[in-house]
Amino acid sequence: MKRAQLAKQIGVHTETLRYYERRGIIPEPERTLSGHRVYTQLDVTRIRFIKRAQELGFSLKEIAELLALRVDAERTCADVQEKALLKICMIEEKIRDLTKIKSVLSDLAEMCNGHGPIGDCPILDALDKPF
Amino acid sequence: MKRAQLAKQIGVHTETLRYYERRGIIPEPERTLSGHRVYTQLDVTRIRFIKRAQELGFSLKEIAELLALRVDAERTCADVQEKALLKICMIEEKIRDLTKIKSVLSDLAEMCNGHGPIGDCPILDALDKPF
DNA sequence: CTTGATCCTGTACTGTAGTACAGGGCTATA
DNA sequence: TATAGCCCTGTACTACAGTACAGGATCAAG
Repeated sequence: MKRAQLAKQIGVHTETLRYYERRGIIPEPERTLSGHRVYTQLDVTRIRFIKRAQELGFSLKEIAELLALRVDAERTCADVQEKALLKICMIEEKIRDLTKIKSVLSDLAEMCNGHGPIGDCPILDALDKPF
Repeated sequence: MKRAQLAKQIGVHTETLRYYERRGIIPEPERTLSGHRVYTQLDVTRIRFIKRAQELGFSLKEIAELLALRVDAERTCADVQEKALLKICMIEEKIRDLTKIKSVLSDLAEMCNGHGPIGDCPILDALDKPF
């Protein structure tokens, strides 16, 4: 399988594959005699892993770490679990932040009667002052 | 007041002020005869506005739009309110996404007994497959 | 009046995750 | 066998929000 096929199958840009290779998060594939990359089903699995992990909020750097764990026989499931739990904490924090932001914004939007000149806008006024 | 004072007062890097000026989100300040920028209390207010809006999840581009509304006497409070309500929707969506991600991650973390070799890790296994 | 701090300009770099493109080489199909 | 459509490489560009730095000018304190 070559670049375009792999990319199409997973729904990724062809250049992205080269980018992942450069970043070292997919291994360098075999080549044909003429130098064309040849991908296998293992690569499909790998890139699917990456995309799934991205959807779960892991950065490419973190994904590289997860993948590195896999190779190291010394590592145990606990290492992975730890990273997952940490990520859950980060997500929870983000949710808390967003919830607070939302409530502040909602309060501001409510203060506004929705008409009247821009000069009297309570939202803009509130943004001028620190919390 | 000049760059360093302003920056210090608000807690912003000096270069950030120049960056905002380049982006056109703060007006070009007056200059001394020798060309040094001179800031006023109005700039303090403006940058505080920017920082507050950033905390509420607005990008610099969106902030520029908010600031542009202000100048346009045709605009009403409703324009601002609309942007605020839109941003609230976006935040709500983000929270929903994160909540879903969190629940998936939590499920995965729970499936893992926390010991055992990395080869049997149910988290890593799950990431290989699409949802 | 000197010296260190701050200012000026333009440009380049950071990190994140790609995407685009030029100038060539290979390959599959008509 | 021609040619369209892939593939190769290296490099540059996108967006976002800054940050850093070189090389020179100016300002303030001692």
